[in-house]
Amino acid sequence: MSSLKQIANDLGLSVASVSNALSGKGRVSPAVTKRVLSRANELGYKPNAAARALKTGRSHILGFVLPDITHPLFAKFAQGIESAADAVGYGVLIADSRDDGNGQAAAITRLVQRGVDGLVIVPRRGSTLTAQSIPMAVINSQSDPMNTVSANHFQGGMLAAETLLKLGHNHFLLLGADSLSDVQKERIAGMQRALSDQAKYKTIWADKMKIDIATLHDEGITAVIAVSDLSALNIMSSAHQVGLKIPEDLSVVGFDDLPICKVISPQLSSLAPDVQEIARQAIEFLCLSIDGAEQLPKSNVINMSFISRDSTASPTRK
Amino acid sequence: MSSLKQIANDLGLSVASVSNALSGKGRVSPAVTKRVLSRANELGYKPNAAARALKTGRSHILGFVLPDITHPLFAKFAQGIESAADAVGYGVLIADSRDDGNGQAAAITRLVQRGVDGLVIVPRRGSTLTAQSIPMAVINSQSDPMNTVSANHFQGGMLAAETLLKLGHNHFLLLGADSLSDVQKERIAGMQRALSDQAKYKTIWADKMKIDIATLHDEGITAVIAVSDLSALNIMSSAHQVGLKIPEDLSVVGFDDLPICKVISPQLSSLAPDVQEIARQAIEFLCLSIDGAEQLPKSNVINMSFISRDSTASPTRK
DNA sequence: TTGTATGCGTTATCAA
DNA sequence: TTGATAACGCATACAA
Repeated sequence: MSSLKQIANDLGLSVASVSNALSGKGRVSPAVTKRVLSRANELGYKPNAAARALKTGRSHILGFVLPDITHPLFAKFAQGIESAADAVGYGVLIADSRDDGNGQAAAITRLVQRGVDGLVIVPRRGSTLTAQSIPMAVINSQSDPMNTVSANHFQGGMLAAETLLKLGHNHFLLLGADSLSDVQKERIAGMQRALSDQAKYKTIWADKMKIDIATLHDEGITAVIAVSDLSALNIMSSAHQVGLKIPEDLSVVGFDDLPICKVISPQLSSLAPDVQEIARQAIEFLCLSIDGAEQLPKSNVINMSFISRDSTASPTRK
Repeated sequence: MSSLKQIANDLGLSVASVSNALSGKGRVSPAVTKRVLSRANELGYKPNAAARALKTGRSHILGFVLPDITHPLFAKFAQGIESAADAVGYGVLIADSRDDGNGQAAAITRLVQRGVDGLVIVPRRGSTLTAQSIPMAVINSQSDPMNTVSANHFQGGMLAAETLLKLGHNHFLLLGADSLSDVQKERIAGMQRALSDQAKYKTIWADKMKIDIATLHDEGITAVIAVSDLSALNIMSSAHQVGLKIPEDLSVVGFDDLPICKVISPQLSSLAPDVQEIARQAIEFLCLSIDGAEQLPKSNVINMSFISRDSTASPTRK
């Protein structure tokens, strides 16, 4: 590989001048700058990352810790984080904690040892994070005291419920999947807030109780708001199995606006988090923190938006 | 942060001895080794990654380039690669090329500049890779001359077809999604090979022609082998929409064994690639290549297995 | 404007 | 068995 020394030798200059010419920091004559630039170009010179990191103390690498990259929402975050980081000159090292508390802690220490400048963490549900020796940004939910930025799950829940209310529904199933998840609890709470005194509803956590969609429909339920697209998909296919039509007999909404929403039919309406913006803010926070900003932004929350597709409609009167 | 020098000063030793004691390479008295180890432990000493990388020329970081981490199959690979790499002491930097040819090339150069020791690449379909200056392993398909290791898509296609033949089906729909994908072409070719002279079949590429599952069923088709779980899911929901029962009226099989297979009902039968093994071999290849092995393993292909769930059954006679 | 010198933390060579 | 020292490639304070 070519190095500063290489260029300096070729041109009969000192490494310092070459370094200055390339960085534009020191004072170098235009003539020298030009020669250096052209030679660097010829050689395809790229600064050695390790040397720079050693000298400056910054690796320009971030670590991204997440519970399970196989989960489509986390994958979206990975994509967002990677592109936001790239935009400001950082690379990202991933660490899948495989949905395991020890895994999460181990992943963090591994990354720190690799010399990352900061960490973005999507914590495993129910886990508690201990403050680290390096800057970190947490993407979780409003109720997490460590939260840096996240979707506004509560508002998302409200918006879902309000949208269906406007369509004329007045008897709801609110469907949770994992009763330990703060994110899901906030979504459900938002739904309940919007619905209280406005409509009848029943909340069921699928991890605690079997759901029988046929009976629920017989009881008069015309709309299901599921806490994730995956549960929504699950309900949709069960409904199909027992002969219920969507959206004629049942409107269904999911959360997260995953790619599958568009591959199934009817296409699934969903609440979309602004992943790009969440990722951007997480990275911005991290950069500030790395650069030693005296005061950092407070925990922030980004509104979700309703993506209307074919799984929602006004209830058909009978 | 603590350093070798720190430990050396504390103990009145030279850095060299401390380094040797810690690495176990040089000859150091047991007494000194013991003192060094205990002091290092007290200080929580971790070697500085940048310094080590600078000195040794190895960053112990690999780059993983993939078309779209949002796609569930690629996410599975990301997980497999990360854990296989971790197992042999490598970290992995991700680069999502966002399904864009330029993006792919740019991602590769970015990673090289960051000083990765090698690259694992899942190429964008239809793209051609140029050999790089650093070791690389390619995960694609048998027909790619650069392929290092991949699933045996052809055998997977055959196995899918054979399994349904055994169930008694004799009229098939072979469903492709992207006619430019080598992977999909090989899967379809495998199906056709197994089916020729054994059964009737019709091959349709969904990117070229609209599919009307009701009519196809009327024509006598009782089984659909889709080239991916996503297309299978798509067909399943369309079938449900027109009142076809699965698996009574139609058996459906997908490919890749994605997590969604289990969230829908009926649960989807699928052909599973051995992602762990593919990832392991890719990493193994890369390690050999990085360590300068004189001869590297030839391109290899790993058989797929049939995961039987509820979407497949013997056809019901009428 | 340019060059010299030093150090970042580690490994490795060579003397002592 | 241990220690002094150089080198990896770069950035910077300082001298020329």
